[in-house]
Amino acid sequence: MRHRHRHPRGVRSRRQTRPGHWHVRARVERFVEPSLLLLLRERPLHGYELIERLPEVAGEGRVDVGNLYRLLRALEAEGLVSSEWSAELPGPAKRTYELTDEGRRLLDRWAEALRQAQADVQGFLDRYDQDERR
Amino acid sequence: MRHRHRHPRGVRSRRQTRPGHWHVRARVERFVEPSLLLLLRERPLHGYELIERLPEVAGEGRVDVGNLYRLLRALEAEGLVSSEWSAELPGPAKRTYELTDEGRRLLDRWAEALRQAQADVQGFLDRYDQDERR
DNA sequence: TTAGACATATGTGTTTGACCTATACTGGCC
DNA sequence: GGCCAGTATAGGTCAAACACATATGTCTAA
Repeated sequence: MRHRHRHPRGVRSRRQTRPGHWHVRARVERFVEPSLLLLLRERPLHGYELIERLPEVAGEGRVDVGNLYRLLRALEAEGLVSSEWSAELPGPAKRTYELTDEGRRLLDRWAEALRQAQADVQGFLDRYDQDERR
Repeated sequence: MRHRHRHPRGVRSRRQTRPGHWHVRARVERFVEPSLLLLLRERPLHGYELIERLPEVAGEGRVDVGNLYRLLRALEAEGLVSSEWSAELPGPAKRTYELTDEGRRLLDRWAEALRQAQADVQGFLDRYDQDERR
């Protein structure tokens, strides 16, 4: 792939878009990973299907397509999913992914970790609500 | 500050520590920021006190001290907190931070965003529990 | 025959967080 | 008076995660 030099990208500071307006997004780190595993637990899917369905579990505006395919291959390299080209299906070549036992175990651990995160955030929100009068 | 070259850091792959054992931590991105704002809403504090109290709201094992002081100064540069050296207090020089109105508004937006995140994760967990039999 | 949806992929910059080192003041102990 | 541990703030550096951009091929319907 060829690339030419580009001009410096739009300079918005770390999280400020325009003065006095910050971009606040509270997201769970690497949430797409467990989301993919969860979708694949239900049935094997190929990448493009995963992209379409991801918002159902991971919320809106989460996925960068390029990173998603990269992640899928990383998961495969780690033995969490397996894949094969599906020649039978019509249309362009699709790689269909399936969850492995290892992947299933990791999903379970993610679920556990996510419950913990829920608890932490709940603690925050309780404390926030407690003194909202201030 | 002087630094010599160090050898490449401990090579653990992206998330794998030892074969078949992954490090799973579900955390909200930049959760320390709202945590600091929340603590400062309650009363002005200096950095070291914030470090001590942070686990109360942000959960265990979250804070890197260096990053925390950096973050505090970033927040100040953005007008979300203000600070001054507290000469009166005994011991080493302390910089006491206070929440600004702007910071208070940002905290409110964080709370909102965190509730949304709670909902997203809850959606995930519901779907996870739904078919746990698989 | 071509435009657009489908499908997979790579290149690369930016942000966040982990880990490490540096510095200085204070109080208690020997 | 020298040393050490605890208090307090801060900078350097790097890798992972994420955002943004581009490349490339197939197939269908107009």
